[in-house]
Amino acid sequence: MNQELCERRIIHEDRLEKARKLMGEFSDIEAMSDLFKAIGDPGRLQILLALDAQEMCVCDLAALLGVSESAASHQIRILRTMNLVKNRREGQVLYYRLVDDHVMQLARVARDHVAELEQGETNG
Amino acid sequence: MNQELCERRIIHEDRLEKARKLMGEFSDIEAMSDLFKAIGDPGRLQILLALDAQEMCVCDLAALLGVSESAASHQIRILRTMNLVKNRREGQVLYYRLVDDHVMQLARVARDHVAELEQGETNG
DNA sequence: TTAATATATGAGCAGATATTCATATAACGG
DNA sequence: CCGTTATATGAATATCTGCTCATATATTAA
Repeated sequence: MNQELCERRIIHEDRLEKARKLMGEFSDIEAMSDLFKAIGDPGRLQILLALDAQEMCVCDLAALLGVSESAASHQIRILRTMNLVKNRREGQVLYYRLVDDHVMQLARVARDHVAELEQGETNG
Repeated sequence: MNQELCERRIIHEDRLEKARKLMGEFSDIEAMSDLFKAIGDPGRLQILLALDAQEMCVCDLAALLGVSESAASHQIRILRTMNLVKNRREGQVLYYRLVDDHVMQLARVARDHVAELEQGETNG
C-alpha cells in the first residue's frame, strides 16, 4: 500500500523542512479543510449567504434552494456540526442564523478571487 | 423526482425575496463553492500552505504529503485548474507557487475560526 | 390523549472524488 | 537519435457525499 513514494529522490530537503515547520503555524489542517469542505457546496454556501441577511427556517431555505426540506435539513446539519450556524426555536419553527462573521469574510475573499479571474479572462 | 418541494408552505415569503436579492451580490456561487471545494481537502490545503513559504516541485510536495507523485500531480492539477497555483519550469523541474494572496487570506480566516471554536470548547 | 406541523436523522442508492496503475509528454544527456 | 528524469493524464477502482424515503422527535392545538 505505502509504496516507496518519492523519498528516494527528494530534490529540496531544505524546502521540505521549511514547509513542515510552517505547517506548525496552521496546526489543525484537518479542521480547516473540513471548514472549507462544508462551504464548498453551492447549496450550503447559498444557505450561509442567505443567513447573513436574516434568520430563516428550514422550509424557507429549502424553497430558496429548490430542494426538499429533508435535503435542506441534512445540509444545515453539516453547517451546524461545523459550528457555522446556530438556531433559535420559536414554537415549532427553528430559525437559523450565522454563528459569527467568519463565513462572510471567507465569502468576500472568494468573491474577489473569482471576480479577478473572470476579469483576467475577459481582458487577457 | 422533483416532488412538490416546500412551496406549499413557505412561511416567510419576504425573507425569501430578500435572500434572493442578496444572491445577486454573490452572483457566481458555483465558482465560489468550487474554490472552497478545491481548498476543502487536507492534502490540497497543505500544498497551498507550503507554497506560501516558497516554490516547490511535485516531488517535494509528494514527499511532504506522503503520497505518490502521481497523486500529488492530480491534486495540483485541481489547484491549477482553479487558478490557485501556477508554475515555472527550470529544466525538467516545474516549480509551483501561489497565484496570489487570496488563499492565504482564506487560510487565516479559517485558522481563526477553528481556533475560536477550540477555545470555546476548552473554556465552555 | 390524538392529530398536525416543523424539523431531524438513519439507511440505502446514485453520483462525485481520490488514488493507483499504466502511459504520454517534455526536457536533458549522451 | 535513444535513454533518463520530472511531470501529466486517462482509466479503473474504492471511497465519500448528497439525495430520497421512511421514520423519529418536538411543539402546538384540540
